[in-house]
This record gives sequence, structure tokens and C-alpha cells, in this order.
Amino acid sequence: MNQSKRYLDIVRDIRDMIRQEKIKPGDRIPSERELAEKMQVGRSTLREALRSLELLGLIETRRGEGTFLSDYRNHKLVEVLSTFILQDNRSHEDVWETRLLHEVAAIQAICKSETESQMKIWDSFRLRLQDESFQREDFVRELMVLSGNRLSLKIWFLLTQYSGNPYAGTVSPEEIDFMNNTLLAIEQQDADTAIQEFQAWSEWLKKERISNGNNT
Amino acid sequence: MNQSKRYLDIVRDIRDMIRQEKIKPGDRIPSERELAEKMQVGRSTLREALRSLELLGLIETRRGEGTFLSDYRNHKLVEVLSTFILQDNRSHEDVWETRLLHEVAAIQAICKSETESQMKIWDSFRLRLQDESFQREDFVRELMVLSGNRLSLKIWFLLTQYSGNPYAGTVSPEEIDFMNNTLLAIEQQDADTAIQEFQAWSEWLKKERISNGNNT
DNA sequence: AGAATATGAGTGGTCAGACCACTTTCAAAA
DNA sequence: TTTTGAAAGTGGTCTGACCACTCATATTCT
Repeated sequence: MNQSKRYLDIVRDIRDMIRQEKIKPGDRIPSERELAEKMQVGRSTLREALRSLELLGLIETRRGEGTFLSDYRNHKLVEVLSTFILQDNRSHEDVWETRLLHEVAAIQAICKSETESQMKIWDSFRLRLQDESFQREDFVRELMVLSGNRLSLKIWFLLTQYSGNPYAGTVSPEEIDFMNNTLLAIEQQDADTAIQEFQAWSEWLKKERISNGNNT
Repeated sequence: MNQSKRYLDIVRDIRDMIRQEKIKPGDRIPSERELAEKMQVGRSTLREALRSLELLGLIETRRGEGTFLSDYRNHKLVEVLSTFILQDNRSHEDVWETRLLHEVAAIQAICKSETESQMKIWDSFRLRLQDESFQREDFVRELMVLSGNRLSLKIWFLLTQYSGNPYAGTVSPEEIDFMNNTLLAIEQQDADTAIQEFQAWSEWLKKERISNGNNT
């Protein structure tokens, strides 16, 4: 199972170490060579893990100085999210609910915002919906982007990334209906209906995933 | 300037290459060895870039087979996301909105849940509301806990810490009314009213903070 | 003594080469 | 024709070696 993606294990190990050693934001963490030896992995493999942590905003590397825990507060958010999701104490239900929570709020925000200049957006949106390559995640991600809340977008992104893509699989015609209904309601700024349709889709998706055997 | 973070340049190069070569989702991209030679970089450096792309969900690697463009197609959006994640520029407004978003969702969840065994909770809740030591934050935190979504609670907790405690200061009688109204509506499982009252309070609080000069 | 300079250790950044585990392919053997 | 297995290609990993940079220390100069 976990033959590949070792660097993800290392990510977890590093995180655990940080917690045990009680390293605080801004503090320096052991050098790459130290970490590699301590964890019994090659330095290049360890660096791949560090790149991941850096990309997520958890750490910050300074050439010639070392690697530091990111000092902006944001790092805690990522840590909590990754901990909650990658680790054993995670609750899939909570992750699902929280993601849905952000999605619903996004729809609400879109409906409340101005729509003048967004008419074109809906047209192109509907066009892409016809495309075979259009995926579930594209639909939702577009909504999240349109909501305009970048922090919420980031949280949503992390949740979908780490919780074994809930939007995998092929799109059925039934779902297209849900999407279309949601879009239509949004265009008419009918938030309640839009959210209702979206939640119905989410519910439908959830059940299908369970019957198919949910991954990860 | 760009002496370090070379792997970020490679990320961009690969992205450009994908665009130029018109590689479509699901297609295979050149092997690591090929790419490394073509771009005149070491394979390990190139792999660090690939890890980043993988983490962002742009590519997918399969051992023994190769590296493939992920099933996303809306690369523009992914680019937006990647730049956003790479350079973490969040605004206070987003933090405030996101926190409120979780709070509203919590109230909604509480109203939907069973209330049989929660009667006692409301009594003790109201009692503590009388207490002078009862703070704004206690009120909201209690709601978050009652929602039952632990992930949402954690996120909320972090956001509260980030935005330089938005609940600092003394509680005015006017606020007590907001709280009481919110509580009352929740008891009656009237989610709409409860949320309306809560948002009104939040709005009021926001304005007061602005007039007082908000701290980070 | 005080200040400017040189040195060396330590760090992240990069590279090349070597295995390993795995998948696919296709030619040889049944 | 079917089966088998050897080879090629791929991502995953490790090692050891440089390089560029930072910083603390020792050294030298004024």
C-alpha cells in the first residue's frame, strides 16, 4: 500500500518531530543532513518532503542558514489541517462537512455579490460544462474561486487535496442536472435554491462513494 | 535574485512546456531523465519541482509507467491557486469572513441536531451569560463546540487567534441582547433567525472595532 | 585596544551515477 | 497459438561530491 509516496511519510515524521521537540514558529529545525540520518532516509528524499512542507507554507529555507518553521501564523492552519486529515485521529465525516461548509458559503457569497460583469462567466461556465473533460472538481473549484475569499479557497483546496479526492470518478448525466440547476439558481441570485441543489448533489455523491467503496 | 528556489523556475518551465506541446490531461509527459537533460538540470532537482506539481494536483506519477498530466484541465485556475499558495497573501477581510462562515455553519448545525438532551445546556448557557467573567469568545466557542464538527472548531480557533482576537474588549448590554436573541432562536431551532441575529452582532462588532482602531 | 579582514565550519542547492521495484513490451519457447 | 521471461524504460531512493552562502571566530592591521 504505502510502497510509494514515502516522502509523504516523511512529512508526517517531520511534523511529529516538530511537535515533540516543541519547536516554535521562527525556530530552526535540524539540518537536512541531520534529519536524513535520524530518519534513515537519503537526503534527496528528505528534500522532496521539505519541498512539500515549504510549498504548503509550513517551513522556510534560507541558504547558508538553515530551515525554519514558518513564522507567519498561517503555518498553524496548515499544520492542523494536515494533521487532522493525514493522521489517524481524522474523521472523514468532519472533513466532508467542513468542505461542504465552505462550498455552501461560497455559493452564498456569489449570490450576494454583483452579477453585472459576471454574465459572461456563466455563459463560458455552461459551455465548459458540456465538455467531456470537465470534471466535478472543476465545477466546485470554479465556484470557490468566484466567491472571492482566498483564505476559504485555500482551506478548501487543502481539504480536497488531502482527503483522497472526493470528486474522483466519471460524471453521470444525473449530476449534470444538479450542476445545471445550481448554476441556474445562482444566476438568478436564488441562494437558497442553489444551496439546496448543491447539497442534494453532495449528498448523492456521498452515497455513491460509499456504495463504490471510498478510497483513503 | 533568483539564485535559489530554482525548482520554482522549473515548475514554471514544465508548465510552459506543457502548454506549448499541447499535452492534454491524462497524457504522459516526458520521463524525468528526459526532462532533466532537456532542461539542463539534475534529476533530483527536477524531482523536487515534480513533487510540487504533484502536491498541487497538476500531475500524477505512476511507478514503472511514467508521469501524467492530472485529470484537471483548467490549468489557469490551478495556476491561480499555485501562485496563491506559494505567496500566501491573505487579507484580514478574508480571515474575518472565513471565521464568520464557520460560526454561521455551526449555528446551522446546532439547529438541525437533536435538542432533547441539550435543554440543560441552554439553561447553564444562559446562566453563565449573566456572569461578569463571561466573554464574547466564550459564547462563540461554546457554539462551535456544540456544533460537533471538531475540524471546523480547530479552524475557527486558529482563525480567532490570527485575527488579533476579534472578541477582545468589554461586553456591552446591547451585545447581550444579540446573544440572547441568538440563543432563543437556536432553542426554537429557528436557524434563519439565529443566524440573522448572530450576523447582526458580528456586523456591529466589526464596526466598533473599526471605530476603535483595529489591531492587526 | 579596537577595527577590519581572513578563515573555517555548517547550511541549503545542485548534480551525477548507481541501484531498486515496478510496468510494459515483445521475442523466444512451449 | 499460447505462455513465458528477458529486456527496456520508468519512477523511487541513496550516496557522495561540489557549489554558494551565512555566520561565528580567529587573525591581522591600524
